[in-house]
Amino acid sequence: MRIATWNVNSVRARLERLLPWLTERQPDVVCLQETKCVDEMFPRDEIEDVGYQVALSGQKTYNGVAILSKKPIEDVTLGFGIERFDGEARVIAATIEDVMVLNCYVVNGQEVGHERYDYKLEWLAALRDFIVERFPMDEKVCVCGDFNVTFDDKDVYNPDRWRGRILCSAPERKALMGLCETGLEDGLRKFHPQGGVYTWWDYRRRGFENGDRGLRIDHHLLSGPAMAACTGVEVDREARAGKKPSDHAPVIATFA
DNA sequence: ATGGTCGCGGAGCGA
Repeated sequence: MRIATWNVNSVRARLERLLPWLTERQPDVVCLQETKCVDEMFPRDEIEDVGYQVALSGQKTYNGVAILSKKPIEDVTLGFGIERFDGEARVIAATIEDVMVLNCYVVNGQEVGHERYDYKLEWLAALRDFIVERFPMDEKVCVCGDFNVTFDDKDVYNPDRWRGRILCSAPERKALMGLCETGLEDGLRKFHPQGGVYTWWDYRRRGFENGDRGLRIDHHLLSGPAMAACTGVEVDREARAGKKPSDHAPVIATFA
């Protein structure tokens, strides 16, 4: 089984990249973030026509998450079940075969010290509680998505420039490590311990085209049984190149 | 170089 995570930055704007990518790569499960549309506007028919079932938590203009799967999607839940956080469509969980999947679009946080930065840290604490309550670590668990946090400087093309800033601040990294303390492990890092592997490049400074100036903020966090079955985690850089790409590349985890 | 480019929605905000 292969499970991909991809922040598509609008599923409708990205459909001409998403559909051929699904057809060529044939991942079993795809966790999408920033779909940016209500459920009625989601291109469900087009995606079903290339062989995927769809589970959705949509929202107008901002946020929005979805799970696409070739196999039946069971036990779908939306949000944390906490009113304070569930007004933004950032969380969808489901079980596919023997894998419990949790797809997250973590709050960006704007900048360190901003109101949204504090909200981001609270949101990550709520995510940790949700994982502890709902995801038994003796099962195959895959918590993936856009976490909007780097683990450490190995995930940053220019650590000096980013030191202490949003996506790289110590409190954010502590919160990301806190998720792992529930029994999860950074899947990609196990296969790329040297770092320097990125998943997001800023449109503005043409970070992808100009010298691979990226950050790794999209992750697969895997339970022990999931990690034991995992044979690789790779970034699909081809999907970030070419015409009308998302600013994020997909990340694909393969399981035996 | 505190800039720059996207997407949404139809101006300015979020990323």
